[in-house]
Amino acid sequence: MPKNLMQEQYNPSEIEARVQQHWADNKTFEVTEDNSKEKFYCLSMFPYPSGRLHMGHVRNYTIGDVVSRFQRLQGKNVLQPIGWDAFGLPAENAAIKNKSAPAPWTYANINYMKNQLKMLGFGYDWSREIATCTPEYYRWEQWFFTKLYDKGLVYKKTSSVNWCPNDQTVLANEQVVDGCCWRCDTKVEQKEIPQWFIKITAYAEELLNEIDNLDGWPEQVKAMQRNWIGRSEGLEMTFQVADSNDSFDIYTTRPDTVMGVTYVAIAAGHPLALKAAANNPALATFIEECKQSTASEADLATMEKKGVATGLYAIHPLTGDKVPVWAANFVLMNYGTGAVMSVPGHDQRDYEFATKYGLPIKAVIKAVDSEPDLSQAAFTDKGILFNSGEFDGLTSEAAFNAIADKLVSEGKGKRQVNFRLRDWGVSRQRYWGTPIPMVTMPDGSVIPTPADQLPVILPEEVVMDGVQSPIKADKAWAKTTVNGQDALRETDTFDTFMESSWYYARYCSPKANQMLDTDKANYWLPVDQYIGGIEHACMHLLYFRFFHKLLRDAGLVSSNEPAKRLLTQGMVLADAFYYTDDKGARIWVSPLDAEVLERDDKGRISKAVDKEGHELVYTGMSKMSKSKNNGIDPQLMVEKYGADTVRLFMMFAAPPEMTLEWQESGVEGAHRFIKRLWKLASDHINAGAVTTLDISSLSADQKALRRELHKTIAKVTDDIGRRQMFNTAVAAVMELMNNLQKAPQDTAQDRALMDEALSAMVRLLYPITPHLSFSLWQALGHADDIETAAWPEVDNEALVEDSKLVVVQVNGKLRAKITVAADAEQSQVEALALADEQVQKHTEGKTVRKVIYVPGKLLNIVAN
RNA sequence: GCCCGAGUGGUGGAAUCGGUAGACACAAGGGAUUUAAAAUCCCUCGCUGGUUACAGCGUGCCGGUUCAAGUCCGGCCUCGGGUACCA
Repeated sequence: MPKNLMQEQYNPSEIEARVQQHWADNKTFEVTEDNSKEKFYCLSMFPYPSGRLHMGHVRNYTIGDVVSRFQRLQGKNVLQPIGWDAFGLPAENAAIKNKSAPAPWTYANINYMKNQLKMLGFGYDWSREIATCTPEYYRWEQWFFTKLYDKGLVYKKTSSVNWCPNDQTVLANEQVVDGCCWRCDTKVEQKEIPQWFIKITAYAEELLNEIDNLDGWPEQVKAMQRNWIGRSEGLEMTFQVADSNDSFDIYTTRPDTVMGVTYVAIAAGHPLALKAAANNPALATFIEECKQSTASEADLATMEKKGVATGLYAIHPLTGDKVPVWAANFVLMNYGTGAVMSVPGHDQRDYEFATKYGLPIKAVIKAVDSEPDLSQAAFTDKGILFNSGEFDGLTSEAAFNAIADKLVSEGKGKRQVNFRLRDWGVSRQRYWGTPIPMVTMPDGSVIPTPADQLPVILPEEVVMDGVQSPIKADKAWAKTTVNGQDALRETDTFDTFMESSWYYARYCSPKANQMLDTDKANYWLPVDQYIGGIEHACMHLLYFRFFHKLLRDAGLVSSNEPAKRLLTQGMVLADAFYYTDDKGARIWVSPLDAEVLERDDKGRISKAVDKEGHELVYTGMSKMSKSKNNGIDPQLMVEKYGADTVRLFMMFAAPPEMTLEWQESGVEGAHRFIKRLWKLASDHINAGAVTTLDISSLSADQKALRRELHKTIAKVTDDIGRRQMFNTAVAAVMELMNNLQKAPQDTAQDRALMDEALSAMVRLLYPITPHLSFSLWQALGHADDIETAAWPEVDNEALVEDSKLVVVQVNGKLRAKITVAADAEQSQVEALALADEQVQKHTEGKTVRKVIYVPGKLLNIVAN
């Protein structure tokens, strides 16, 4: 094969610019539907255009690019699109800070980050790029929402938000710090306002059941989704209020403990509590206090549990006894029925509450052999009923049915399946989002914006000079005409999870003058490989699955699930250093500016200084963040080492699902490897033409080297394709190269073997270091681009070994290693093992009781 | 609080289905080359004892199952992700 003489010096910036230009000129990664090939749709979660790429992006998109390029060399028609999740809170914060508008900030960021993505060499089909903040995108979201409304899957109800009374604005949970507004430190309140909801609970059962079919999803994510949906079977039962016509419902998954109910707890906002508060000042005060708590589940679960007696009593539905009704801060009006039964003997939270307020505790469940000790804690296990009248002696399971049957027959309860999952609140009282396409008519009715008036355009030329949404501030914006009548537009916008719930489908026909081109969508979907952060396990990935089912039920796609395989990548960490200034404040110094002066005898950093000579405190590795000033700019690294080195280090440093520690010395190691490979290839190529490999004439050493080569091909193929352990794929190639470097190049067959190895290695590395591989492939004399080459094939003949290494253990401890013929029988291996000096030493004076043999691998002699 | 993960040499990690713990790298130490440095190449490198051979110990902690446990089971500890308006 003719070779092209190569430069001996590896020059990444020159190579990468040239190869990237080649891809752009040839539109290498633009694809269309092609039924002659197997399709492969590889999708990485699209970025929020925050300003610059961070290492988390680089990791996510490198993984996606590795999978895409690997699949391409498998001969598949690979779609790898990219776009921008362009609506969101940070654009508003930037706009308020700069007294400008979110749109230009967003578009400038997109422009900048797009160039950064190109610089990293990702093989995207840029003709399909979408930005969710454009009317061409969000109009179809608006249209689809009105269709969901028509189907009865959308409704409006009041729901609480975090409200800053000083700024007169709604705050995101993130903007509430220790119960106060992050801008003005005012105590945040809960405020009830009307909001739009989508009925995800109508799909709860299907979303749960189909988790079982998601074979390509990590068990971790599936477990989290199952728990998030939280299906439970229980009993809903009605309590009458004593001396009144009022009643309320509760739900329990433990009907077997009903005989142990000693009080009930209702939400502070429950209608009965509000009614009772009229002549109970302590209760009224408590209800006011409860309005000042936050809405987050973590806060609710960890806050001090408090309550006040309402003065009301409820009738126990089985015993007819009167039990007190308490208002409690841990019962929420928005969840379930807003009331719970309390069994302090068998529920720990109820136990603590009862102990705190001196409420009675009654034991009704015991273990088989003993009554529970309730002096310290509740007995929460299931068991046998006692103190329970006619139900005494039943198991918890039997009592569940007996008690449920009795209450159902008396009309006091019904069996019910409940879900933890709540309907999806999609209203946001913010500007930079998709306007919700609903209008209020003069008669007060609320209807969808008619299709011919879509899209409802979000004005981009606004000034954010305060916290209020410009489309709320501008009273004229809402005014419109529907069906010849004056109408008012909804001024809330959608949750940005709406846009990210269907972008994967829009990529199939990004410019279609309809939501989706169904034929194209059905060609590409479902996504074959989806890649993104584990932090999206429950919310985004559940909305994503939900939307796919909505699209299916609207006849727009034919599959049931949006993605076959999911990979969740870990975070990127870096060293963090600080010094303390004169005022005692910690000044965080970028790891790039920290010079390590000393390491202790174990090699750990013990002394470091910054450029001004401040002595630094080293705090170890933590997540790259602004607050610790330890973010590493990918662009700087690409400029310094080249994209291939950055990509190689990213893939080598850790398996994709684990956190990755950014270490510049490791990046240098990756760079060194590439330079060594470059030199090996250029020495080989510059030595001139190569003869054909003649397998039958190879020496034993040459055969051994060729076996290493083909074992490496098999391993890398499996590591990238099946296991997605890119780090061990890289390690295998490094190992092969160490062997190749030592191989003699004296004969024509030595050189022919080197040629086979280099040609394979360049393709094995192509997914990870595409620019390098592109160049070396050309230099090795191939006329066509590497993108049209086939993945190297394993020669099974080359893998055959005539002898094997068997480890010999005595009582499970390694004592010897013996080499045996590949087809040796157990008896032969045993005889060889027992003849070994070390084995004899450890079996001396003992009787062999048992021998375990794992063929060709291990022999364990059990002796005593 | 609850749900889901992770924890292995000085460091990142490997060990794929219960079968050789530490592959591959980084750092460190020693050497070669060099006027010198960088770069490159070679050697050592879990801990303890021992000149070596080798022996004992060793995968966050405690206990268990097994011929055999980093891997399985029970109980903890620490760190991380999520917790419904950050994306």
